Amino acid sequence: MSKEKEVTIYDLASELNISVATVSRALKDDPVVSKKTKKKIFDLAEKMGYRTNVFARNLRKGETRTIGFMVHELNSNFITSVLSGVEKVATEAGYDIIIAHSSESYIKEAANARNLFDKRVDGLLASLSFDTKDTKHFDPFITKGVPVIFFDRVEKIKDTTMVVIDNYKCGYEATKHLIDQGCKKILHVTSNLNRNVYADRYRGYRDALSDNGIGLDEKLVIVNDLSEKAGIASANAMMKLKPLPDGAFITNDFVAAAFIKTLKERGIAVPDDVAVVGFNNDAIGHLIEPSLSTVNYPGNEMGEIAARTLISHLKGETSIHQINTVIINAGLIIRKSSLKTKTG
Amino acid sequence: MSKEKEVTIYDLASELNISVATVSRALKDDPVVSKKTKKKIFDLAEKMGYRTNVFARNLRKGETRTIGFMVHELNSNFITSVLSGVEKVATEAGYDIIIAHSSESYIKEAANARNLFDKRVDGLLASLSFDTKDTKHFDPFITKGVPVIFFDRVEKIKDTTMVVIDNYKCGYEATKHLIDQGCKKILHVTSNLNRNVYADRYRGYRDALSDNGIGLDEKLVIVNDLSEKAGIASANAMMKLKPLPDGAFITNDFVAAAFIKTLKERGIAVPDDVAVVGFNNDAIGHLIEPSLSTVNYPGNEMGEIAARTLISHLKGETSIHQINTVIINAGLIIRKSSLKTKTG
DNA sequence: ATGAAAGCGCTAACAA
DNA sequence: TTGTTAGCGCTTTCAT
Repeated sequence: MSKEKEVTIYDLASELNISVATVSRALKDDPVVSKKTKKKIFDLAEKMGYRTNVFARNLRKGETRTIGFMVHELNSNFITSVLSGVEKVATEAGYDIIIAHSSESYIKEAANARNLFDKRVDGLLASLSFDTKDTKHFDPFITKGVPVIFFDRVEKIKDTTMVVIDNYKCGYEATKHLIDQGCKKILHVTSNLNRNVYADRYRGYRDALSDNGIGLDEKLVIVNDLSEKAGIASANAMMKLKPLPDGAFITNDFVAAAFIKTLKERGIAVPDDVAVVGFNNDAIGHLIEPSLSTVNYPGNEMGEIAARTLISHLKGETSIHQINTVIINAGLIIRKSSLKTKTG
Repeated sequence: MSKEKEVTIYDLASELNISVATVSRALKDDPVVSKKTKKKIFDLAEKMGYRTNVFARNLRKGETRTIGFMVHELNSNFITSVLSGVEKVATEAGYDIIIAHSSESYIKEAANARNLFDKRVDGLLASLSFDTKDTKHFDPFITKGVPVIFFDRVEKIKDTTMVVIDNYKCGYEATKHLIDQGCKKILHVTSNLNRNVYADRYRGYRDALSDNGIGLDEKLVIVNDLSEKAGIASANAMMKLKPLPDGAFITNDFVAAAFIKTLKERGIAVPDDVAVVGFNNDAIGHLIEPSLSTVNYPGNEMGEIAARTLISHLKGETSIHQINTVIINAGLIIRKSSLKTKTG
């Protein structure tokens, strides 16, 4: 609206009767400029309300100081803690974040990738959506040498780093814990098994069973989305099984909460009839009853580490080409929903 | 890294032996360019992998197609639904979002404002932090004619639009509902009363009481932050009051959940000893026991409307100078935590 | 330690 | 309908 002219380095230069080159150098604290001139320039800049024009700089330098953040949704606790971690690190380092979410759609994810590529982000942090199988849409980044780091839901691509937890181990631990509690028939409620996170947890579940002499029963594996509805449906589906399972490993706390609530409404005792372990360590876990045993998945840390790794690469301090995978600590938190008080 | 030259409109122009002006016009679908030339240009652009250079355009046009999103935190369900709504609308309209969070600090909020101003966002969406009293840091935006829209936690500034719910009415309704349930001594757990949202709800609470012949007792008003700890502390504080309150209006579902849990652990029955109404309609509300009566606060919608209003202003379709305040529908949702089964 | 000047890629006023 | 050209504000090479 208002037509106030922006102050440029030319204004500063002519005001002080020096060249723009000197002003430009002074402004980025180039040691070659004398202390005196620098001071004059800084003072005047302050006084005239000078603000560097980011576009001119970017145009000239060909870097954007922006990183892309691609996720499936923004509505989960986990993802927003990741974002919060990323935002913190990025801001400190002077990077902006452009966010794009795909609503779990491959088409949208590809469109977002294209958009972020066009926006020339300096780097990309991404967690894949459900139905993303091929990763062609990341090729332009790889080809052009724009660093890509996957987190949580990942896919191994050449020249790409992943930040993950050991989902296999966590799945194994959760299942083993239920077995230790005396469970013999353990339900597994999870999501799209094409995605590494769910596939790995499933493998952990399966191996824990077989290592303990329990056969795998495909009917006990329920694949669904991560909604409240899914939790209710899974509980209802379970009620139809004879004999009733005595344990459940559910790969999402929110789903687990709905699951438990439904069971309780239908007269099933948790943990005594069915012991339950969730996944993520959402705040909801200790507010429901019984408090939810779960796997701690530190989103904030994951975000910080992913961002730090990316930015450190961008600054040339370390290279992500040396780093294949970063594994973040995660592990079982035992609360009441899985602790049987009487032995089956 | 890789030194592949980017394709520019000059490349396209010289390849086709036409001028850059024509290419530029064609690319933005200017009707003045003939269909034929347009087609040639689009095809070649596709073939050569042309991507428009956003910085050159921004530098030239002086607009950034970016909007700033300033909030206190990213860790609440409510805020992330707002963000999700904003992101949706903004993406559709071709705008990017830069996010900045202040961790409830005025200092950081001011720094963020400065940063977003320097980044030359085309517009700003903001929700204030706790200890923000003056709003000087928004002056540069106002002066320069950059539109600012406040949502949720707002402050009236000239030339600024607010998107809010009727917090007074909601506070009144929630309290009245408790009174209708027979409550005579109603606790109010809330947060910083300098912020409009809490102040207005508090006024609603107060007026509902006095309209129904109940005196205001300052000891029944607990001001705290919005943490789980706050919920526990409030419950414990309440336990010391003699006689015990028989109702509680808590301005945050998360806090209410922790509050209820603590009461139950200490042998107080909800709703029969103490009826509880929360605020926000977080998903947690129907997963806890008893399910939580609350005030529906539709974050997604608020985000969409705020973003739509801003963008429509930026496009010159409508002006925010005509709009002072947008009030979003919100209202009581009655579940079990507030429904007394026996009459006191 | 400082200056002159080219050019990053695009848009738009003006001309044809 | 198309072309020419002057900048937008900055960084950087080459000179001084």
